[in-house]
Amino acid sequence: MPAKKELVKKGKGMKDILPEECLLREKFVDKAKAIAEFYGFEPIQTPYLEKVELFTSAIGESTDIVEKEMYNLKTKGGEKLVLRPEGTAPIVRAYLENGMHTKPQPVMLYYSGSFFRYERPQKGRRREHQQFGIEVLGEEDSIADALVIRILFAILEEATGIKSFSLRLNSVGDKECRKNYQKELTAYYRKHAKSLCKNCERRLKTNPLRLLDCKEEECAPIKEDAPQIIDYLCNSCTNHFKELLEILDASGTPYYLDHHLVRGLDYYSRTAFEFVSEEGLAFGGGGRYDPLAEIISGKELPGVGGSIGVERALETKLEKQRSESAQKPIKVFFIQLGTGAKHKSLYVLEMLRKAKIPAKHSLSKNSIKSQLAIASKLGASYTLIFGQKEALENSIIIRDMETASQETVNLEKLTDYLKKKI
RNA sequence: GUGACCUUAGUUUAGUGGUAAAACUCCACUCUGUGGAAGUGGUAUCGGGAGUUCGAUUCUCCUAGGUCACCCCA
Repeated sequence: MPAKKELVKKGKGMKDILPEECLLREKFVDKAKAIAEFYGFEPIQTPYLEKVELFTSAIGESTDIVEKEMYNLKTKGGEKLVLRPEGTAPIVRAYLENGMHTKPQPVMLYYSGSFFRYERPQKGRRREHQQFGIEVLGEEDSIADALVIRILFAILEEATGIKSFSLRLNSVGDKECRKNYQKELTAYYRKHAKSLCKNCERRLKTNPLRLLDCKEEECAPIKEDAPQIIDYLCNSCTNHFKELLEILDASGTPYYLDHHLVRGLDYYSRTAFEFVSEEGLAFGGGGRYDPLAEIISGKELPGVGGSIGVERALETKLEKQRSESAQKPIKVFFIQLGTGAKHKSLYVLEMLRKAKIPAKHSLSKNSIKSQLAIASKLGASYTLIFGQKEALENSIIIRDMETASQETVNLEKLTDYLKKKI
């Protein structure tokens, strides 16, 4: 008996993605890619580790993400790195660092991969999560915003199996408009400070825009009458937003205006949007981030983008698949019998692979009974039985699992024969 | 970071202050030449640690993990 030892388990908030979910995710990303590529987007991959300063400057020192949700590490050389908590800042960094301004503008990129936040896990939220996102860099016109929204909308519609979701839309203005608005909002809320919930008392001091996010009933009436940012937008921001709405209308993309929608990160400007399920859970979102490039490099570069949280978007589909416990039946199962046949079995399987005939097998089993049992459990339509006799004769038995009839064919003719059958 | 609930075999669950049971799965054998079967066997120091007790899987505390909500966010 080996000594018992406690298994080292996975870290908090981490998840093993098992085969069925892996396949679902791969399919989703493939579809999403195809849609993005149709519209001229190209793939990009940025490192999972970035210098900490990229995020502290871009996202904002006083945001939760920077203050408490980053995975920090220090290299032996003393470099301070973090696991990327979001995707936009790295891509803007990559654009600037690789001189992509020399390419035809705008530069349109898509990405998919993991992001990390050190948070308490809960439903639809883990410490490592996957996003599929797109970014349009170097374009200020609202057609870019519409393009991003339209593509994400299409992905949610066509690749996720989500029945009903809604697109919520708002404009948070530029730096100037927002400054004015925030002033008004703060002044308004100060007047009602006594009747606010505890959270809102705090928000009033730390992050006034978030006041609009409060779900407490006691704050609802106050929220209802609060000044709306839309009334504080400057002319150019108003026009930008108006044009976006016109384009969305013309493209048949339903949305509704949500004056309470704000984004958490400092670098956002103008367009802000979110995709929300019936239950109110957001599984995607994004916005315009014209100030971002200037914050991290001093250069001006307008940009707009958005992303979809892969696990959230696939949750309903995964649950459905689980409840159906649908197992895809396989066509062909290969059975070997006896050492001579076993030794030659990889040769036969290679024949099948080259003929592009998918076949399962259980090479490590020896008894024909157990192999047949596995074949029928997997729902195989045909089994190929390859025993000592067949190995010597260069033949193989094809067994129809439904009718239990079988016939022997020459090994050379096997692939042609099978192709006709399936 | 705050709060609530949970943790017994691979899985889903029972159970008791005197060291555990079922179903399904998996593996092995019966059984190297023909399937969904059957039989037999195997798989748990009851998440980890400490305390109370003659004795703790059961009671208490701590810790870790899970689930959910808040904060925040995807």
